[in-house]
Amino acid sequence: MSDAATTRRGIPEASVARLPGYLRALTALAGHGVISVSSEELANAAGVSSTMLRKDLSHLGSYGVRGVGYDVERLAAEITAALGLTREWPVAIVGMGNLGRALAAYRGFEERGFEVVALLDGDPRLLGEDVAGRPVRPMSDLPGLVAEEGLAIGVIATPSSGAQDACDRLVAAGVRSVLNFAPAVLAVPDGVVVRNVDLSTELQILAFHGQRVAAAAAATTSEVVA
Amino acid sequence: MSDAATTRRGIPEASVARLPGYLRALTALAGHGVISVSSEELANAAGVSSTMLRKDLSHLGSYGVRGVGYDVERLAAEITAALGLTREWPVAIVGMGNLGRALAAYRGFEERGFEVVALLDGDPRLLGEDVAGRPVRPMSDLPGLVAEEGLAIGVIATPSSGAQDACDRLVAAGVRSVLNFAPAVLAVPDGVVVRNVDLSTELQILAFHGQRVAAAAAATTSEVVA
DNA sequence: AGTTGTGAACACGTTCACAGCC
DNA sequence: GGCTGTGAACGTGTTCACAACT
Repeated sequence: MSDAATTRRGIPEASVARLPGYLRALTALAGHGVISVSSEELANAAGVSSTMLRKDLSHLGSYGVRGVGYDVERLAAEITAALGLTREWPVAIVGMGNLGRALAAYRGFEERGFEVVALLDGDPRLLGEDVAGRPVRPMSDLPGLVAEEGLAIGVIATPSSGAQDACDRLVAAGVRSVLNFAPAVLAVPDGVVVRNVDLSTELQILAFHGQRVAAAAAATTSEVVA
Repeated sequence: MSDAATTRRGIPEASVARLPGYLRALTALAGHGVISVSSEELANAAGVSSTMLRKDLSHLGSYGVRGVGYDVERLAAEITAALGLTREWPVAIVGMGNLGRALAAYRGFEERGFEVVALLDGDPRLLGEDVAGRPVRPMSDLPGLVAEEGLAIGVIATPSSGAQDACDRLVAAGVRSVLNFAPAVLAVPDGVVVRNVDLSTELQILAFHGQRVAAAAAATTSEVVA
């Protein structure tokens, strides 16, 4: 047990971030009836190099067969276990604006082992409103959701002005994992993990790259002119 | 000019990814009437260390004053230029499901220099439907959007089954930057930049961390028991 | 005195090259 | 023969320590 625990503790963050991609590829392969897969094939399906895939998998343990490859079902089960997806994870979405409503209507959560147990908003005017078949509930319901439903993950879809407050209330209620869609930096105590997803940031990074190709094209043109 | 181009080319990817955060923090400071800021203060606002902030900014040039700090407006202008945000970037959103509609209704694009020039869907039944004040247009409009509107960035919000096709059509029309929300690995030719944003992946990474704290708590308990 | 800018040291992540095994 | 698993080499990214400057 200490061996497995040590191994698990030791998975590098960068590897963990790729495991969901491998799991997705394996699930697709299993759906097509594929029984066994080589690191080269699986790596292609997941968009990484086969060396990196094997290095990542080596952190989980030794589940391949040399000269043959990996058993699809087995490897999917091992990754599922490593990610902690053998149980359902209750999720609450905070902030019922456009984005929050879209997330509430998204069917992908349940498919992958996450259960949306509540939709919350701090605005009393929205309370009780029906969103995707669920009522909007007040922030004061949070402690009860943690105690009774085992709420573990909070999704923040508020405007950036309300994000820190939403986060503080999630943390105060006992939530340790937060997915933040608001363009704001959240301060949290040690032991709480925040992941940020920001649309504008992504577009700005793409703008940087777009500008690079525009600049390169302009340089080529002026060289031709010169 | 070659000096600026060389400098610009040399910005590490990790730094580029943080520049939008600095810009956001600077914009907030400017809005509060702040004229000058130290690396320590700005770093706190952006959620990074002051050393990292200074190292990142050093890739852009030397815009601070030793013993004093940075001029807020000036630095914001420099980062804006480095990211290529001195021009507007036309964006098209492909896929008018829940997520696509939420993105279409999102007001944050325009605020940050991106203009949504078209909403597209491959399903003929949606054509012409009004979404957030704009008509849904067919994929065949793409070449014209690139030629006439300068469309540069494509946002893919289709189901994963349609993502590669949507991407292929964007690339064929001349789009070089793609923001992909579909849980799929996109194959693109050299010179095309794809950034992926996947909800399920993020939640699964959080599940991994949530499981770690659960496992640690269990270990502590059994130690106490033992 | 105070703060920036940066070379050097360090840590982390990826790729290479090949030993180990079926 | 073929494919996995992994130590070593390499490269990128972060932090340290301090020189440079106002």
